[in-house]
Amino acid sequence: MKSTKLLKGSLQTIILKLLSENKRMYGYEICKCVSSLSEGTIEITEGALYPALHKLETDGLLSVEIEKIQNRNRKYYSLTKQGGHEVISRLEALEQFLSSLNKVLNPKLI
Amino acid sequence: MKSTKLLKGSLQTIILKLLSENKRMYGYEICKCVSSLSEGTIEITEGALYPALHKLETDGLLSVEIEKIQNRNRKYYSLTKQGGHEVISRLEALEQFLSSLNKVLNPKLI
DNA sequence: ATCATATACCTAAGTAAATTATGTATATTT
DNA sequence: AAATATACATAATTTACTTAGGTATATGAT
Repeated sequence: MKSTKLLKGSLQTIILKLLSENKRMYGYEICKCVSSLSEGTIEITEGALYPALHKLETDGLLSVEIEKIQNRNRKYYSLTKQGGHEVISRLEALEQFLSSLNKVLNPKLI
Repeated sequence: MKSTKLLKGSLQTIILKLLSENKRMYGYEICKCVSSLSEGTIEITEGALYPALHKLETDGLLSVEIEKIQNRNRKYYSLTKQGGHEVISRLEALEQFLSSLNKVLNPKLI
């Protein structure tokens, strides 16, 4: 079962987290990485990914360098200093939310 | 920290799950219940809740009965038969997604 | 008595973040 | 030669929220 339509808003956090571990990545690589890590259950569509990358760059969280590899252009993205701070707070916010969601869906029977 | 902007897509599942446990609830009660279970960290806005309830009713997952309590109208919602099936599959889909998300964000270091 | 808060419902306008459907171009595999 | 993979992109649409407003009754506080 492919997971789409679930938890809109987590894509940016996923991108930031992957970049916090890999120094630099390009878009196509991010798609493949997420697919691989999730064992094929989360497929990021390119129509979602590229606008998200542009948004994060516009917001000052990512910087970009273009490189020509085997005659094809790649755009390598890296976290900016601000992006490095942001990834921490977004991960915290996500964990907090997931914890709260869990309390609502699986309340302790006291 | 209030969790907003992280909730997209899970609201309907939350409503269905609460109704699978409580037989019948009214909108205002659902808001308070989520706030209470999440210890104030998830606040469902009425602007999100009521349209969501109407959608679930239109989709045949909820049925409604109006009752006048202390001179005020309440709309009690219950799961339909279809809603009872749907809540199971939505919870499964959500669990699956959360598991996949966890694999992406916290990969096993093998 | 009056005012604020709580209860209980609602909708409209705007926004964010996806999906779906295309498009371009090169490299590699069959 | 054709199909698939790599690598980027955008436009139109849809979904699901937020924000901001509205109506109305009941209750608690000053």
